Amino acid sequence: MSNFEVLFDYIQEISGKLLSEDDKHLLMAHFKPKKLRKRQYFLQEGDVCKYIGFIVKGSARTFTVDEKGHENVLKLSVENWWLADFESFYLLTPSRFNIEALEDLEVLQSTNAQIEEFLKHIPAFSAMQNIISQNNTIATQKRMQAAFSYTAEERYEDLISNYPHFLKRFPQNVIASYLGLSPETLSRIRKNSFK
Amino acid sequence: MSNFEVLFDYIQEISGKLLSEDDKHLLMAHFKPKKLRKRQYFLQEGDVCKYIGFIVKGSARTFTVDEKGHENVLKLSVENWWLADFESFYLLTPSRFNIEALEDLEVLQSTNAQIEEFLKHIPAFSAMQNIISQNNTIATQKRMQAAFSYTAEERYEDLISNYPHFLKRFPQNVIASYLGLSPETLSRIRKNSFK
DNA sequence: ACAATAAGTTGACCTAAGTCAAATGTACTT
DNA sequence: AAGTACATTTGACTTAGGTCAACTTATTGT
Repeated sequence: MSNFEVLFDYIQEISGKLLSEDDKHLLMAHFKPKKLRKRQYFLQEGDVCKYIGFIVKGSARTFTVDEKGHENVLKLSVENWWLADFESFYLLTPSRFNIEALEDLEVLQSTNAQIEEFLKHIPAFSAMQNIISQNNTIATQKRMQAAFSYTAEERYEDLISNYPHFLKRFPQNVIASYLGLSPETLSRIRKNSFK
Repeated sequence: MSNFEVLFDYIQEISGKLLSEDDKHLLMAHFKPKKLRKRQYFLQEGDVCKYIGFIVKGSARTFTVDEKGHENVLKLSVENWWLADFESFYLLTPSRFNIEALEDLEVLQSTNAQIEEFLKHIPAFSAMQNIISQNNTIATQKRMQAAFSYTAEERYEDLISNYPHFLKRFPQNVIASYLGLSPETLSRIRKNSFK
């Protein structure tokens, strides 16, 4: 299956609508394949996030670096997710985030201006956008609640049950940062949970 | 200014589009004014959030209650905000949240099915929805970052600079819970910051 | 295959924030 | 206006999780 077929399937499945041949040609004309090797940056702090990427293969982390050089992972992204700092992408302001490939990464990328065109002309695309933003609203609300009202251990258990594959796929220090923990603390939690 | 005029102004301003007379009639036919007194619930845990409300006057808090009876404020909402548990509202599942009026509250409310109609027939309404979900994505991302990488004191300073009116308007224990702090800790932070 | 670099573990210690309890202050209700 | 129910403050104490450092185990690049 080609990269574009992955994208088409995704749009059709999420939106519940079919893409016409014209729709597909429009998408193929304006999404550009891009490959990044592990450790390469999709976005660097201070730059404007000019592209949004649809992940066909691989994974990435979105993180900030605070004054003390402490890295803070906000998001982990895998296949069939969109990759961008949406604040920077929508508002065209410099980003406070870095987005780095955790594994070799293949994306299909496009610009803000192009996305506006897709939304105007492709019904399945705008239906998709609505559903994604609903899902996003829901997911972030859950994560907020978890951050505030769960203990470190509960957040880890929660991750295990919701995204078990994350644990296999990402290094433990990345998972720790994603959970808002130091690597040492996560190491200890794991040790205890084997009893 | 009538309640509906507040809503019309809001939609037009956010969307950057004008509402036709027909649009306005459609909205007036399907948004129902509703008043709640302070302490009354807009939504109770376990119920499906059947209505979305546009706040014309007053304020509300969205919170959960954990096993220990500990309340956890996730959102504070004031005039010109939408009030709902979007997860429950979109998916029609029972809500894990409570929404309670903090001050006497006037909303214009409508149902999921009606909102779908508005989105279909009123261009300004769907433009508004897109912009709101963009803003929402951005705001939640910021709040997530604050929750993970700021200290209690920094989160309080942040609130002061972003929403100074919240401090005047809401009781301190509500603010504390919103910041993910015990009331005692917030009291101490405030004491220290007067030096 | 072998340094070299990074990731994970473990122990000792520290600190921010939570908990409990008592005292004071404020605001609804009748 | 008095009385009851909340809010806030303060102090004493506890605890979850962070920090620093030493060590072990994996990855990575040449």
